[in-house]
Amino acid sequence: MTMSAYKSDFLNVLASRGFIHQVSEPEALDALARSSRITGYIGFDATAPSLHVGNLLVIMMLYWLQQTGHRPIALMGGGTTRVGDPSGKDEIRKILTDEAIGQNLVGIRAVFAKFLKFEEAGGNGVMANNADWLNQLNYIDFLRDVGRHFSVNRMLAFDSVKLRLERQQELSFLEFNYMILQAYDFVELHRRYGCVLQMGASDQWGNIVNGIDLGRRMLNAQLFALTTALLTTSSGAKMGKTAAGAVWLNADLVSPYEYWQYWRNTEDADVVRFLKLFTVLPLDEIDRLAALHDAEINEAKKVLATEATALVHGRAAAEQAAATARATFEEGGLGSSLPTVELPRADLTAGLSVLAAFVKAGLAASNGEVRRAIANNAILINDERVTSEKTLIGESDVTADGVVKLSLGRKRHVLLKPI
RNA sequence: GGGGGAGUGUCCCGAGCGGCAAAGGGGGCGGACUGUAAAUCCGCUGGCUGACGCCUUCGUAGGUUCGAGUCCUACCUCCCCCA
Repeated sequence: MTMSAYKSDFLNVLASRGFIHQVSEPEALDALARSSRITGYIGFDATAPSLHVGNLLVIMMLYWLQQTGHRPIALMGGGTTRVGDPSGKDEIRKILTDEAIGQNLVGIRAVFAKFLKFEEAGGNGVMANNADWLNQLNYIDFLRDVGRHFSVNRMLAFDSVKLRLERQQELSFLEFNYMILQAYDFVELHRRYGCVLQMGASDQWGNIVNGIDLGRRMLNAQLFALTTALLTTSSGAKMGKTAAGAVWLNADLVSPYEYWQYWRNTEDADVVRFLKLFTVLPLDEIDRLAALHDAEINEAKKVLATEATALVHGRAAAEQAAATARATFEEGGLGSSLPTVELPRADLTAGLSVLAAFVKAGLAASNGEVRRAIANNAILINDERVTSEKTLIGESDVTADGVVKLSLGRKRHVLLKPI
């Protein structure tokens, strides 16, 4: 068990599991979290229809906030998404339509119920939306009440702005206002819920600190900031991107099986770190897994995959994904939750070309891609290597399980099911 | 308002004497080696085709030319300098 210098459960847990990058006034926050129930929030902009693995880190901080006896607020950026955060972006964000933002919010909200107990579930968690206050602001009033507290000189010095200017990239006035709106969110959440803590990824530090300043100036409130390091794998790649795109948290975008696979393929050097960050296993249990080396570390990876999947998709789906992986990789059989694509039986009786089959299964984008894969020895039907692109798949290829197993390489499998 | 520069394969960055499906990276995918790891090495990374070949692609729209990413014109977007 890693020790930390903190006395409050909340900061102690976050520190020992490796979440903390920066904290403003750590002693004061520690004392407050020890003596009282605090309220903290994280904002999520609705720029995509689902959150992804990259967002998971900060969601886990909200989780631990609640688990250690405090109150989490998940703030949906229904208002701020209409403006667009310039942090970490070289170019102007595409302006999303209000309809798109609304739809994205629906997809994003669903995830939080897995991690936080909201009021309807008997918990104290709060789901807020900054559109509720931002959309009604009166421009002149806002400038007089809030804008007067911001110094443009200082705003220009913030990284999110400075980097753009230095690189001579355009920064619109719209985006320039983002940090003011985010700062105002913090103040508004303090008014409404007594919120004293804003957390986020490290690139949010500047925006969060702005909120702290604004809170002191407008309400004479003492607010706090806590950030996590931006997450990369040990080899330096950004988290959450694969060939197919981002690793989304919503099951309709990335199935539990694929999600499990994502974690299963974690690099050795990341396993312990990820167990601490992305599972809720006790630290002494993680220490036990950390003792595994070489090939044995695969056991730790399976635990990581199953625990991480259980958090997002539920225990049952995680166990099923684990069972499917076992059947597919260790027993050479078929797993029930492998991705399955249905097709009319008539297509099969007529004889379906490998090219068409793999395109239909979504394993390749074009016939040419399948051809190249065949040339690379990467195409298998029912675990038999295909050497000719003229190969046809017919009724005789349907196994006793009623499916045809298509594989691209050793890892990517899809079942073709005639109906 | 005047002058100068830039926009390249829809993942990104980037080279490109008028013959270019377009150099080179990164990233990704596959193969070998392994442990569904990392590192390393090899291959692939516009569409259709068995193949010859055909089609689509270099900000947009026209033009010159046997032939244009490459030259000309207009337009759009961005950057810099001057006012």
